[in-house]
Amino acid sequence: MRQETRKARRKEIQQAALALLVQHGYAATTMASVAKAAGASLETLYKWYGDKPGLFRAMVQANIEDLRDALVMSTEAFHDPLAALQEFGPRLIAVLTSEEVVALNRAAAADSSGDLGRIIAEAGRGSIAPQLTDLFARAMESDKPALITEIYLGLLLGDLQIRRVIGRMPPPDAIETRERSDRALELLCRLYPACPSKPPT
Amino acid sequence: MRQETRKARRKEIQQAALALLVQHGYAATTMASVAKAAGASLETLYKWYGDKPGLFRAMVQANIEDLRDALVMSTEAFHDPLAALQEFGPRLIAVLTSEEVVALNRAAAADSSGDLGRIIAEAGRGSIAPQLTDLFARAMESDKPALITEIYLGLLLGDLQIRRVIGRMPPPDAIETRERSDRALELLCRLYPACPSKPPT
DNA sequence: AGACATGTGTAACTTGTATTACGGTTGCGA
DNA sequence: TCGCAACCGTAATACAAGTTACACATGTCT
Repeated sequence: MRQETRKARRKEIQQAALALLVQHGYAATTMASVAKAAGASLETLYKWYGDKPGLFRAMVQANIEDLRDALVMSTEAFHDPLAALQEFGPRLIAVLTSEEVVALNRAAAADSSGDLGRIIAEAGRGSIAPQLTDLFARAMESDKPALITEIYLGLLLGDLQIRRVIGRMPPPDAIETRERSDRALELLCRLYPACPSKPPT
Repeated sequence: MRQETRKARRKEIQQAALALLVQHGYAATTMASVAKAAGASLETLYKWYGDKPGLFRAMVQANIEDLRDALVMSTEAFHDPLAALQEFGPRLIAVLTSEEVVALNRAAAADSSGDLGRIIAEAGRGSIAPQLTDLFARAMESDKPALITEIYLGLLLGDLQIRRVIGRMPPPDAIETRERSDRALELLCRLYPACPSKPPT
């Protein structure tokens, strides 16, 4: 099998694993069910991934990276911080409360090795927060931009994620998502009047 | 066995189950291990709780109620909202990031029936949020007190809970906890100047 | 004290699933 | 086209854990 085909095949398998994870959870997603769904053999699964945790490690890694890429702020957006946040906020809420991310978080919660949690945290907060901090650092001089990021995320997300993960909430719809984002932005502007409306330096 | 003894026995069993849950997680906590740790028999476990989910349902219920009771605001505190929040904030952070609550949340995340999540949400947010909303309603007239509660909780907790649950953070220490609480309160006061310092009506 | 309900400790029983093994097939390189 | 390595589909293996059954102990009630 060519390198290229193999890569595509890995992706297919991991997609199948994610779909099953979303639908049935980690414990109920068996290696056999992944093999069947992906039209792959158990032998291949074990040869490629070693064991079940290995498969899910690779799956989480790949999927979380895709999601992260979907959350990169365009460089031009950087020049209009307010607009950037207006567009970014709802997207971040949507992604972090999506069935996929919720399923990944649940898997991480059940993973005693902590590997999945580490992967999610690194590709998630670890890559999103710096972007925001950069943005705030440019938009309003100093004042500990990292702290502003922290506050903004708190206002934006609240306890949405944990509530989603323990299953006590459907994902917020588009309207609620936008309201939440707008509210967070407005409150942030009240707290930091220099706020993102400030023109870039 | 007398009613009283029986009640105590149930508590012992549930405590043992919680300890194992904290230490090993839901999947790795076997009925046999609970029986052994509690010095109870498997037969009793099944007679009293029906099955494994039943045991954990009862356990979560009981423990979450204990925790909720520990978070009740004294009525006199209601008359000095600022002081009440200064005292309540750190306590809330400590409880919600404690190993116990994190373990309970993880169990809920793994529970596909959603029962555990429902129990936690009801006894948790369902009983805490109204208290806060009451407080805010008295301390600063109207302005949608429920919204203020939402904002306060977001500022206070941020994404602490989800990070704890996916295992990427140790519980915050006393100092960090207090700083967080103070910061949340200060920001809230900036957003709502009528704030909790306002004397009771 | 004696009978009995309630528990304990342990040993089956059953089922589900991770993991391994194997025969048939297919696609790639010579 | 031929040989081979990789892969598929399925069956076999091994084991862990939920659940049930049983023999013995213990505390309760008459």
